Amino acid sequence: MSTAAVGGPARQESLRHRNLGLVLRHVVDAPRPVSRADVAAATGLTRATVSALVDRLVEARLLAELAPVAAQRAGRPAVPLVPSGGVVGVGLEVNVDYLGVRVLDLAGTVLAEEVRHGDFRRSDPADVLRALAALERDVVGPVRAGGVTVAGSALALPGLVDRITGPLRVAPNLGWRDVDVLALLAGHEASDGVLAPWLGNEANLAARAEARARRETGPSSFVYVSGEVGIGAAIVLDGAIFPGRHGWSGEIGHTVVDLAGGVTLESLAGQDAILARAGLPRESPVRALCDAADAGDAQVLEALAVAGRALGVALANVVNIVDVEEVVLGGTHAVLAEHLRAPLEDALARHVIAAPWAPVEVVVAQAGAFPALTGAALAVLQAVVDDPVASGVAVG
Amino acid sequence: MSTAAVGGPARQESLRHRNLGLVLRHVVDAPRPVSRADVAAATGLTRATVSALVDRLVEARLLAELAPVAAQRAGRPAVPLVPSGGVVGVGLEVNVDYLGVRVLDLAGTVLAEEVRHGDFRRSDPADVLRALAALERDVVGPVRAGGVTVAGSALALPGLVDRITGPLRVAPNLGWRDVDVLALLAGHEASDGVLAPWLGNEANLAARAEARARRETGPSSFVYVSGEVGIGAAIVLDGAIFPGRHGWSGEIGHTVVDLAGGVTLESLAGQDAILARAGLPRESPVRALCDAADAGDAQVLEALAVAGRALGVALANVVNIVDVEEVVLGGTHAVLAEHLRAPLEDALARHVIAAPWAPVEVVVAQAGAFPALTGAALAVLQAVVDDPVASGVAVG
DNA sequence: GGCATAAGTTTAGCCGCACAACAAATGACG
DNA sequence: CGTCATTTGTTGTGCGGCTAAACTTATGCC
Repeated sequence: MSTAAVGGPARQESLRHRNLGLVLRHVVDAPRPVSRADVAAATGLTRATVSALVDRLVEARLLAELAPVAAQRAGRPAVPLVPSGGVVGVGLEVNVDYLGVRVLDLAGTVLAEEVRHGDFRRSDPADVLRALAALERDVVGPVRAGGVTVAGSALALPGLVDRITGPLRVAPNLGWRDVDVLALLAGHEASDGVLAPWLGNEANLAARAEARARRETGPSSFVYVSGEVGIGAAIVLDGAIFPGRHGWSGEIGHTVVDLAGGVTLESLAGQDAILARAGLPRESPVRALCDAADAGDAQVLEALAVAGRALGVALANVVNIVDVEEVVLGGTHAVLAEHLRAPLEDALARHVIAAPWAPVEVVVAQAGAFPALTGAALAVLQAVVDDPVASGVAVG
Repeated sequence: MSTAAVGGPARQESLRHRNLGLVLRHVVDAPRPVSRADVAAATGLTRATVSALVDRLVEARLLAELAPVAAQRAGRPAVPLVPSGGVVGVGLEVNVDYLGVRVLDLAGTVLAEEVRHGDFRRSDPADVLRALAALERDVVGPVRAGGVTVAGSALALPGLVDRITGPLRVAPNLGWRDVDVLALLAGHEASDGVLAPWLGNEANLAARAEARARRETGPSSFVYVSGEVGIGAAIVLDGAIFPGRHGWSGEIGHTVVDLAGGVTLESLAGQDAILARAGLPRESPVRALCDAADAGDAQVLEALAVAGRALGVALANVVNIVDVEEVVLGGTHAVLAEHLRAPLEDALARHVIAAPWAPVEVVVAQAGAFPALTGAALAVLQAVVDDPVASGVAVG
């Protein structure tokens, strides 16, 4: 989902493109405003070069200068640079029980958002996508009227999406199969003049938001578990999403954890499965499981133990295969985290072959509500940061 | 294991480094000699630039010019360029029942090799590495005396090696644990003036050889299964090895395929396990299994069916997690391929969620004998190709 | 022997970065 | 209050590396 050109010949332009991205990334990733001199010191470029690059980025409205504020030391005061609000990315999502739109600027600030709840199991793709297109118009319209540039949009879907622009192959919990999402969307918003959105898997995009949220706090190679109605996962390595060949990585829901019975992970650790085994009605909120477990309900505790062990074995397989350092629990599994932790950590310690030298940490997601919406918007913004020129925002 | 610098600022030099690599890669990867003009057309660089770059590569003895041969058309005849034999990589391997050294030049030609058989289960690391160092001296010495430049060496080990230079954590089938391989090797060959070898996992390096062997024939994203005494695997994406965070990816041998019993893949599909279940003595060659299966021995067929099904389920998990297109069977599993194929393909078709749109092919490895030796040498050579300057072979 | 064709080289020009000198804006200090 | 040290940002100057276009070299064809 990244646009960094790696194949072709390197021309003079390439230098500039790369260094524009380098400088922009530095300012965007910094926790506080930085000066041109700071960027120069951190990147290894000279102040002169950084100045020239920053000037272009400011002109492209990707960066903005704040008023110089006198530091507490000698020397000319620095001009603080911040990501400008002039360029935004739009995140879209269709999921089983809601659809939403979220607009983020380069600083990661939410400029506008709207989430509409509903039940989209066995829904008609055309209807749902029409509603999404309308919602996007409502949310993005006012932002655009404010004069900002929309760099693009990305749509998160709970299923197999063929890399970036291809069709949606299957979304089991929506009941969708072989849907040409882009064609349906284009029919409804062609007049808008907006670029077609990129398409991505919900877990992959949510993991992107999580990677950003965890940027400061620790190692950024982890498996992100997205427990919604199904169980998805995504692999993050050094802060970058690992998409796989077609963009279909991380499909752990159908992992077989019991050879004899052909039992899958989802049938032991999926939301519906846990509720059923716990003897609670299918419509119960996940919190009900926690409450019953805290109250000591034996059947519920047993269901959670089974789920935790199954999840642990499946995740141990993942860690053995891709070698990451952490497991991040998101979605419903984040809510249940403290009740799943013991069997999960036990299974990881037992079955991960590298555990004695690199223990696998289990942590709870911290990307906030609807992380896939944030991640989708971030995917667009990351493409801008990676190569501001190729993404069409900055001038050569 | 690649040396392509991606973090820092792009200077003028970076252009040259990158384009040197681009040109060199093109000549090395081409199936037949190519001209400067061919390279220019293929890379998008101008003939002038390619000429300047090629001149440097020839001077560094990475490329060589052949005598111009008149083509069957008008125009000045082209000067054919080929990878020179002037720079070589050395592959080393210690495995359960042999150790070896192989010397490859950039064209992939084996210039020298030696494999010494033995039984290294529960061996003393110091003894074995002393023998390896001696073998390396014997094999590499004459080559070096011929005037070629040794770009470096890499050592394949059947265990967990901490990325590139770290210690060997554990090699179960050698009985080694927390061995500082580099220190032991340095003690025996310091006088040689050779660079310390890179260290790598046997399956990962064998997969590298396989990726090169399959370069022409098809898609180059696959799981490589390395069935020796244990079962290792490696993931290849677009021709590049996927090492994981510490270099420990692909450890599928301990995949749990039966939750209730905690049964691992190795105990169902490992060489020793299949022989035991088939009722054959532990020392039997793998061919004996094929012969017995062809003769219709029911117990042997059953053992192979069990192994194939277990392997299929484990590999389906891998494919679901990392999304690759093919399964390549290497080592002992290559020999057994035709007897494992049916249950394997069945399990893959059943459990890989993306199978309806992208069926997973099962193919047999074609990298030849001792692929890890080849792969280790290729790892060194690939670093040279990726950045001839950084690897110290070409001049600025 | 001219002519078309293609490979490789030479020359001029431009782009982008480093380097160094310089201008600008502040705190420290007598 | 003035000078100096200090740091930021800008302005030339030079050089490396690529492109573009003209030129040279070497062949086949008529």
